[in-house]
Amino acid sequence: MMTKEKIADALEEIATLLELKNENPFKIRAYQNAARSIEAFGASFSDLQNQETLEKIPGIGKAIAAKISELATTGGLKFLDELRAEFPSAILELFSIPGLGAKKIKALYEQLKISSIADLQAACESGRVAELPGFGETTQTKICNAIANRATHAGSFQFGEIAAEAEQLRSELAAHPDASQVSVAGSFRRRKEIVRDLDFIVASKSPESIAEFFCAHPLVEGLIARGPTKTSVRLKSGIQCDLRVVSNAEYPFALNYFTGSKEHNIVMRNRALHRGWTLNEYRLGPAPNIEKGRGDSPESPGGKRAAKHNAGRLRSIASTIPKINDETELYRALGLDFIPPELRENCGEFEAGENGKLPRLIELENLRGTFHCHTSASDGHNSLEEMVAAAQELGLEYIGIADHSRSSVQAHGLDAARLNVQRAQIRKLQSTLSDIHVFSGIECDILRDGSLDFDNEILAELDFVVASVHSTFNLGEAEMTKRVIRAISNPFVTMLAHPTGRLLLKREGYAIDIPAVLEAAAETGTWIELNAAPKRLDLDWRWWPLAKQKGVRCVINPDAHRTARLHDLWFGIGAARKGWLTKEDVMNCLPLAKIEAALNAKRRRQRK
DNA sequence: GCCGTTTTCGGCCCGACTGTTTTCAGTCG
Repeated sequence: MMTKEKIADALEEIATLLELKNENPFKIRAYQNAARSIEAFGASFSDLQNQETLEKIPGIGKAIAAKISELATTGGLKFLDELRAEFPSAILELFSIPGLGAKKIKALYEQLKISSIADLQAACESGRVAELPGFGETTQTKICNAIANRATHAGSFQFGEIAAEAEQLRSELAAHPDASQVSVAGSFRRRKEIVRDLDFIVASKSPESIAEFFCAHPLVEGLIARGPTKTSVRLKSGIQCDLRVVSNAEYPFALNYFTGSKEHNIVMRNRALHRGWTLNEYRLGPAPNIEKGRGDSPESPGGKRAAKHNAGRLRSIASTIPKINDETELYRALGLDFIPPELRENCGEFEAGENGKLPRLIELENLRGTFHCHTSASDGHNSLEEMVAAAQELGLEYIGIADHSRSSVQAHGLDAARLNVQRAQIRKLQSTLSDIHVFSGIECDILRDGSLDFDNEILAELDFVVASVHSTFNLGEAEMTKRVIRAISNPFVTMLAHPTGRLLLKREGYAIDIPAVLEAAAETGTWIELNAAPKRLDLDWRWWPLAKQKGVRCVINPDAHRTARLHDLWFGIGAARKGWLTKEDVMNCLPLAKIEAALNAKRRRQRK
């Protein structure tokens, strides 16, 4: 099954192989851009086969559209196979060594016949690498160390894995007497579900002392690079962490630049250029000499006249470069409302920011309650009472308990009798509580054929039902889609949990036609869960604009298996914000007085 | 290979750091 992730991987691989062939760098970038575009695109499987649809995606033209379509239709790509045949297959693993890029790998391959990490290690140990032109003793030692650390340091991190470390470093940097402004930038600030490194931006008059403090921090395992403005370290968790210290005046520009995304920054720079300015990580300045990089030849009289005319115009504009004190003023100067970091993916934020159409994104404080929490009755680690008390402590007005159903044997799923016992327990507990309401529900397995683990008579007794797939992940897309749609067509299913079943960095989601599921959810009035557990964040933020457009309601659930994990709601809020969601889109922003009617709406509607 | 508010040709973001050089290429973000 060809997914857009696999297609993006194939395009990346083409780019890498073209680099090894010393191809035109812009052609290489075109493949890399296309890979990113296809990943950001909310595509169904049939879209990936359709060349016309593909060509409408920015960054994808005729040639790449044809290749994607070939991949999606046939599962293979002749062009890629031919490229692969030109190099030993293991050579690609050399790119995972930091410091090695296409040029160096090519040199190693051509001069020392190195085509795998094992070859490279042997060559380093025998000292042959240091003898190559452009290499040296230091490089050779670094490669040796990189190979040794590869297993532990390679990689990506779930946002939730590194959030606590990032916050600790941020707050301790902020407490430093020489730091006037401090922020985490990068994909972390944009709340990406996967983070590869952490970027800290600090405004200070004494960069030396900040960098020193940073390097000596107890979370730091080792130094990677140290310069006057940029310092890179490796944290004990294995994540790379970059620090940039700038002046107060430079801070908004550095913060903006290093927050990204790269795609967002390119548009920002272009908007600056159109106003006669140039934007970089330090300042908004006058645009460089316009004759450079212009198509007109200086000899042609027309070109000269045009250039002269423009130079005059640009100078007069450039003289009015506005003073920028913070990011809001930077966006204002470029004709935009402030764009929240979560939206900076070049997925429509510029159009909205130009026209006052940016949504007021949901915030953690908007959540009034939550559903889909487990207790020790199934596979949770805390009792019903403990979970409810933890929810109370968070200030929630209501919590929905949804333990596993009987088919989830591995999770100690409840049968009808045990479910009855739990319902009685909840009633009893409720009679002792006044400031929180406990809803009694179930996380009901969707069986292979799309039927549910309990009869409607049992489901009807509950306040709500979460339906989820926990078994038989390997169905074809059509069958899986049919299965899930059948399940959510049941009038007693209130919401669909983690719609793709993915586990970030561990397991791909199962094959399922999300647009079709969203369509069915809108039709049946079924809520779609944004599972807030950082290993899931499912449904993915990229789908929510489409869901919203179809009128699908979101519910942000922690899927908490212990009290501490109720805090995962915060990760869910990050993903919801990336998905352009407002509090009006998310059901559990409703107060208790309104949520009960909302829970019953689907049952009532379908009874008519 | 993609793209277009002077262009269907000629651009394509650009600065920092490292290690190798002795003025710069490669890598990275």
